Amino acid sequence: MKIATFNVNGVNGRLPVLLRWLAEAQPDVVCLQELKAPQERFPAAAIEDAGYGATWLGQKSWNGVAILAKGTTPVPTRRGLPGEPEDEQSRYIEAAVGGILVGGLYLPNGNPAPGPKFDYKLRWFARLKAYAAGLLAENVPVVLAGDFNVMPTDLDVYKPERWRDDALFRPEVRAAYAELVDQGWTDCLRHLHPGERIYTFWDYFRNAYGRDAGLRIDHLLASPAVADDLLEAGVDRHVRGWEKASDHAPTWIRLGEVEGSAGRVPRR
DNA sequence: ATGCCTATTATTAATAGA
Repeated sequence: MKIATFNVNGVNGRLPVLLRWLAEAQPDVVCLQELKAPQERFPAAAIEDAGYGATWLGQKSWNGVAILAKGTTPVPTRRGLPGEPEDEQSRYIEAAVGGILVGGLYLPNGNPAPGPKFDYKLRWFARLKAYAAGLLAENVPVVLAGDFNVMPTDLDVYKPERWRDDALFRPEVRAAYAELVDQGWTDCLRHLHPGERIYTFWDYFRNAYGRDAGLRIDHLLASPAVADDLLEAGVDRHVRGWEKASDHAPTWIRLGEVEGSAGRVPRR
């Protein structure tokens, strides 16, 4: 089973790129972020023609998240994170697919920092941590995948000094990410590739992709049962070089075979 | 310190992204 996350940066403007990548990569589950489309303008028909069922949470102009599943329809379990009822930004969606609970998220950018947007990012992170702790307590197989807008360590930034005061790299935000992971999650890409420079985002500015001036900000976190079945993890970085590309590249993990629809049977 | 580039929305300029 292959689970991917892809910040598409506009699901309609980027539809040819998305369909081309789906056909090539054949992921079983995809979390999309930055749909930049209201609920009624999600291209469900084109995605269904490509062989994927979908559940999505749109928003006019910005944000927006979706979960796609190959050959089936994801079973929705949640829209939005608890903890701030007045929050109207579409940044979290969750569904059950193939015996795994998949949470797709788009964490706030938070710039400029300090300021109200940074405060919102920290509050959103706190809500995510509270909710994620509850998921772990339920002992179900879970993957939290998305654009976390955090570079966890210096290894995840082409030039750390340049980013020290940025909302994606400030100590508070890195601490929040570390605390989340320390609940018992596995950062799949880093776990399978320790010490390796891995980027998932390259700015449109200054030929960032050509210079490989990238950031690792798209992450897949696995609960313990899922982590036990982790086989592979990678970034489809060539997609960033395509015509009309998103500034993010698809990031994915491959898991061992799911043993039946009730869930996975742990190895050992 | 700022713009660069790219998108959306609404009217050619503003806002957001990271």
